[in-house]
Amino acid sequence: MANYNFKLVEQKWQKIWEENGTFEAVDNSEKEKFYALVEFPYPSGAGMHVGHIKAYSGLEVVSRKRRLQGYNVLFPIGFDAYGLPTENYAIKTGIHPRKVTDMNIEKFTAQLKRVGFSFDWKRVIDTTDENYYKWTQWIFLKMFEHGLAFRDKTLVNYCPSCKVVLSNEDSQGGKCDICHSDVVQKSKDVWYLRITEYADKLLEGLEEVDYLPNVKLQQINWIGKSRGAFVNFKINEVPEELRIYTTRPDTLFGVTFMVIAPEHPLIDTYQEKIANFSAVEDYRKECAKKTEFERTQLVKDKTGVRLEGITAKNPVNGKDIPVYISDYVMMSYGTGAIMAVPAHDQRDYEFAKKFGIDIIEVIRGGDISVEAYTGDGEMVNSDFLNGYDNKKDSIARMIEFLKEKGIGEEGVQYKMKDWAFNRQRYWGEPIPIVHCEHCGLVPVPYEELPLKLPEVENFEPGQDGESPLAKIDSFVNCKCPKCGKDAKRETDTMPQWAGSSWYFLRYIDPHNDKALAAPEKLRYWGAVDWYNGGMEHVTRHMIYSRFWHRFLYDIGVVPFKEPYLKRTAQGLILGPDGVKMSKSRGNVIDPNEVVDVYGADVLRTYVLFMGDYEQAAPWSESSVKGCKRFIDRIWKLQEMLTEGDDYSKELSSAMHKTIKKVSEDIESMKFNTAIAAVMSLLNQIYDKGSITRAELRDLLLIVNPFAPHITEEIWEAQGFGGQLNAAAWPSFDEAKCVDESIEIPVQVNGKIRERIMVSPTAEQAEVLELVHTLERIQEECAGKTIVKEIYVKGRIVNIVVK
RNA sequence: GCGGGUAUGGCGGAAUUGGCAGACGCGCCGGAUUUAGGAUCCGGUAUCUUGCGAUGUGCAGGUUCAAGUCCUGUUACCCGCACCA
Repeated sequence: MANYNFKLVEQKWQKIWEENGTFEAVDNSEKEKFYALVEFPYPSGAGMHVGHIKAYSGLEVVSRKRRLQGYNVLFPIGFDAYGLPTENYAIKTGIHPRKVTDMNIEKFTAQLKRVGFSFDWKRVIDTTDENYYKWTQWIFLKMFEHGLAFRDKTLVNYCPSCKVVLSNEDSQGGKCDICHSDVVQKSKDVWYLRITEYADKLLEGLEEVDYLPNVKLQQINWIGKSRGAFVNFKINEVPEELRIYTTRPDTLFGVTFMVIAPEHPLIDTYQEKIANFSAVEDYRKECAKKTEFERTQLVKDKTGVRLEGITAKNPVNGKDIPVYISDYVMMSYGTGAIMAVPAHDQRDYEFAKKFGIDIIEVIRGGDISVEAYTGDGEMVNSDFLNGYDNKKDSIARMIEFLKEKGIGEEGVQYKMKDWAFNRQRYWGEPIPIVHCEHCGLVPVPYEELPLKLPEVENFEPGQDGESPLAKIDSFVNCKCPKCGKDAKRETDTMPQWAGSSWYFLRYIDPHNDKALAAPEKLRYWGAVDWYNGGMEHVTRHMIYSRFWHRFLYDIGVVPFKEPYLKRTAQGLILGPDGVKMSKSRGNVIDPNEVVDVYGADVLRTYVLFMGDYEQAAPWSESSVKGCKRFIDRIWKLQEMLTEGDDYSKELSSAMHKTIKKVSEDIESMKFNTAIAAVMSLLNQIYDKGSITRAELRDLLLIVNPFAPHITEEIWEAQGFGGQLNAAAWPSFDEAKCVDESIEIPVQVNGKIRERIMVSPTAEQAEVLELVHTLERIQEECAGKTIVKEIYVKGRIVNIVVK
């Protein structure tokens, strides 16, 4: 038999699938639906990465299996094409981003098709297509209408190199996510989306979805809900009260000072009351110079300045306490002011030690001469709380007390902040708002959407973070849609997260020009049944899109609450050197080359076989060859084919077991062991030297999701009828998975001394009887008392002797 | 600091959830085939030991007839978040 020519075969089937629309999803079919979603790629100039292949291969296998099982599968793909790399490339080369994007999408499409992914190519979306971003703008306007999109002047994270305002998410660690230069703080008028209003809904929604536990946890931590209390402290010298947030109202009797953030407005309001205002000013200037990074990352000595001339009163015991400013308190969390309890908070403790402030123990259990005690225990020095357990009763009693006296109340805080929703860049969705001197912020009328991105020559951002759009007079100058007078357009564009926040909805009805998707199609397809992607997207992208989706649900646009019913994540593919792939290290594997040399089926099989799907694993060229051998061995099965519409006696249980194993492992994403099971079966077939038609047929079916090309080819060559993709996934019989007799070990005192063949259904008495006839066991037991005899059915015998 | 994860042969990794540790693959060794190389096929391959046997899942204890798996303590590495009051 001729060697397997993967090049011809793979091309042949890819063409057939495309021409026949084999994998196109059917709207409103009678079949049960299954919506599988993978994170759509950013079409970069570098082309696809093997990481993309692994990310898509998981649900690709699940989707192909589900189709064979009779589901109507929606497995779409698209392109998240707005973003800085394309724009930067355009600036460098002078080629328009539209052109760059189209070229890259073409490249990605060709690569994806070469791998044989069973995407529905009729539903491809491109976030930069005006028919798509029309609806991104539409959702934005709906949010504006409902007060969820607003403008505010605040300090923003600003990247001086990229000249853009960054969200907190994009500037983690004080470094720009894109160019990694230091982020500085800058005051600017920016757009925000009020995601904090949805914090609780986003938390509650997690209860009804099936995400990996660590995915849920990361989202919970990201939202960062904490419960505590707001307490108002009187300031002796001025009428205004100082409001703080604390999670530990039980420790109020231990408050010996207060700290406010350097940016706290109280300082300016009452500067004439502050005796040492110039020293305070100096300290504030010093803090402003520090980047967010220095302020949060380089945690060393506590610094601060006391506000001379200002004292606060502890509301529970009336004691006067000093007020300091220090940069360990952030304006952006809570109220920008804290009550300091040095005995029970390490930061306050360090500050108190440095400034010589009293430390009063209110919870017993630690040694406050050494460090703050943050554990639980009995309350002391706390008046009406004395003797209570701080954890059990004190917090509730204190909150009760605060409410009664009108000095405070229960409160909730979130770490999550509102979403800074704009970029001063060209290659993004224009924000459809008009600034009118008379009417204020006026939305572009819905019927005028899409507000198209104008053609420009020069994509360089303006100085001071001005969008390139600001230079286009024909775009900027317009009439106010409300009063008709001269007005100016918003020139900022949306951040890259915008388009990806609702793309899964567009796949359901990608060509609709009346709505983002038709209601009946939304009802039929419903939520994404299974979403797979990278761990790096489980907070930002997923939280943003859950927020958008929940908003659309609340205003009645979509009929289901949560967008993703199940979420899994694949592990990274590391370079052959065991380190994350990067151009600079030169350890990047190009999937194209793998397809050229070994074929798509080998690439697909390898990325799933290389290790646990959810775990990182290094690339190994020689292991790829192992998968090549596996594929070739499947081809050669045809040489040992014998007639037979049944499984052979010898292979029957192996066939049933393998079908069971592969069926189950695919569902739990244990692709590596599924493939291993097929390899094992293959070894058994080779040992035997023959395979019946029935065996080959079912083997082809279970291998098909992994290696679709070769299995279709053999299916056709051996005349199993029609195309494999129209056949049905084989079933297995639990009863037939069992061997007639199995070998089990016999232990004496936990050490294996013999092995016996028994029927898997044999009872303990029967097995033990057999065991005692064994010479070796008799020797081991001779002269000793049998204490205990254990038989675990089908597993092991252990005899305990003394 | 807080949260999460990982640790098993020369390598990637399995292990029915407490029941034969090392499935499957790679690599390596030997054999067959081949003019040769490659490819392919067959056999072997945790460690120590000539053998009997003993040891072995980061480390130290414990529970159990039985522990990679459970409990206590501990170390290293990876990933998040990070002065969140």
